[in-house]
Amino acid sequence: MPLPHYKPVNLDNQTVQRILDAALACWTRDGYHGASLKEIADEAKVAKSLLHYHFASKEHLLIELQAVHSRRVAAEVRRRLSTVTPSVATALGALDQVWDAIVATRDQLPFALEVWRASLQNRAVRARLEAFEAELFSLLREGIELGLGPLAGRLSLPPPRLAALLQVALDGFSLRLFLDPDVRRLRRTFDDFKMLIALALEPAPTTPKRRRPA
Amino acid sequence: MPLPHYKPVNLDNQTVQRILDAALACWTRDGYHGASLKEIADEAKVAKSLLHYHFASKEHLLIELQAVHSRRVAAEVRRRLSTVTPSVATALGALDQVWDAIVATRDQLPFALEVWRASLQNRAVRARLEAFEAELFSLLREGIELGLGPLAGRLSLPPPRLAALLQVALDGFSLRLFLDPDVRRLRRTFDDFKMLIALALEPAPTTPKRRRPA
DNA sequence: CATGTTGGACTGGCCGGCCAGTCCTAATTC
DNA sequence: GAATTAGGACTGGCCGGCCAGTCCAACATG
Repeated sequence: MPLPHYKPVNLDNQTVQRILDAALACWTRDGYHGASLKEIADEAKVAKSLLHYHFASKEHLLIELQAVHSRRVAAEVRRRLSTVTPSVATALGALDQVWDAIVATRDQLPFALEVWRASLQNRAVRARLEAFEAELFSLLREGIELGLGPLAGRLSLPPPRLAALLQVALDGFSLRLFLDPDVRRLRRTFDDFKMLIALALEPAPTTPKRRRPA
Repeated sequence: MPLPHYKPVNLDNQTVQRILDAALACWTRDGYHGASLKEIADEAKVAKSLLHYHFASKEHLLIELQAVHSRRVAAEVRRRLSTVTPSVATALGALDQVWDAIVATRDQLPFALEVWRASLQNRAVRARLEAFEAELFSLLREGIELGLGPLAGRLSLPPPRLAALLQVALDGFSLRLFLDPDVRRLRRTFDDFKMLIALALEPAPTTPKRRRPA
C-alpha cells in the first residue's frame, strides 16, 4: 500500500482546529478505533459529514492531528529549554522544565500511545513519528551541550549518549504518570533520578563527593 | 457500572489456551477495538461461537487474558531474579536478566499498552493492573535487597526508592524497544544506565563514608 | 449423558464513507 | 446598486458493511 497523497488542510480554519482538538480529546479518551467519527463530530459540535469535508478519511484526520500535535509538543519543549544558561545547576533546572512539560501534557499521553501503535501499520505516521523523536533527541542533546557549556567535555557520558538515556527515562516517567495518579510520589523518583544524573555530571572522581538528595 | 461477575473459565482446556494466545496475538497486532472476535477465532482456528461458549463477552476475554498474561510475566521475572546472590556484580547482572526478559517479550508490549488503556475505563482491569504493578515493584525491591545483601544499607538510595526508579526506567526501555527496532543502540543506552546505577551503588572507594543521620 | 466443538443463520446497531443540497459571503456583471 | 455567479463551509440522511452477540441443530468423545 503506497503512501496516499492527501489534499492540504486549511489549518487556519477555526472549525478545523475545533475538530482536531475534539479528535485529540476523543482518541485520548477512547483510542483510535474506540472513538467513532460521530463521537468526534459531537465533541466538536459539528456535523459528522463536515469531518469528511475537511479530511479525506479517519486515517487522514489522524495524520494531520499527529503533525499538528508533534509540532506543538516540540515547540513547547524548545520554549522551555531556550532559557538554559551554562552551569550544572541550570542544566538540572532544565530537567525540571522538561518535567513540568511532561506533567502539563500528561493527559495527552494516551494519544501518543495511539500514534505509536498506528505507526506499526501506517508508514506516513511512522515516518513523522521518527522525525519527531529525532527532533526531541536533538533538543535534549543541544540542551545538554548548552546547559553544560565547556563542562560538557568532562562528562562521564558524552552528550548524545546522555541525551539518549534521558529520552528513555522521560518516556518511562510519562508512562508512569499516565498509570499512576500520584504525581508527588513520582516526583520524588524523578528527584532521585536527577541525583543520579548529577553524579554522572561531576568531573573525574578523584575526590568523589556524595550528596544527599534534595 | 458495577463489576460484572463472570463464570470461571477452565484454563486447563487446551482450546481455551489457544484462544487466549490468539487474542494476545491479535490484540498485540491490531489493538483491542481494532481486532474483531472473528479475527481472533480465525487465528485460533476455532469457530467464532466457541469464543462465546467459553467467554461471556469480548471484555471478559480481555480480563481473563490480562490475568493469565500478568501471571506469566510475573513468574518469568521471578524466575530470572531467583538466582541472584549478594554482590554488586550479580546485582548488576540481575539487571541484565531483566533486560533479557524485556527483550524477549518486546513484541507483546502493544498488548500491555492496550491493557493500560483499558484500565482507564474498566475497574476490574484497573484493579488487576495495580496489583500486578505492585508485584513487580516488590520483586524489584526484593531483588535489590537480596542482590546487595548487607551492602543494601549503604546505598545512597534506599532499596524501595531505587526499585521505583528502576521500574520507571524499565518502562521507558520497554517503550523505546517497541518504538525502535535497533536493539543494539538501545542496549548501549541500557549499559549507560547500568553505569549510572553502579555509581549510586559504589560505596566510597577508600575510606568508609559516614551515613546520613537516621 | 456431559462437555466440547462446529457451522451457520440471524439481529440490531454502529461504523466509515458518500452525496445531494443549503447557507453565507464575496466577487463579478450589467 | 441590483442581479448573478462562484465557491467554501456545512448539514442531514442514506448506504453497504462489519461488528458483538444469540441461537440452534448437529456431532464428537469419553
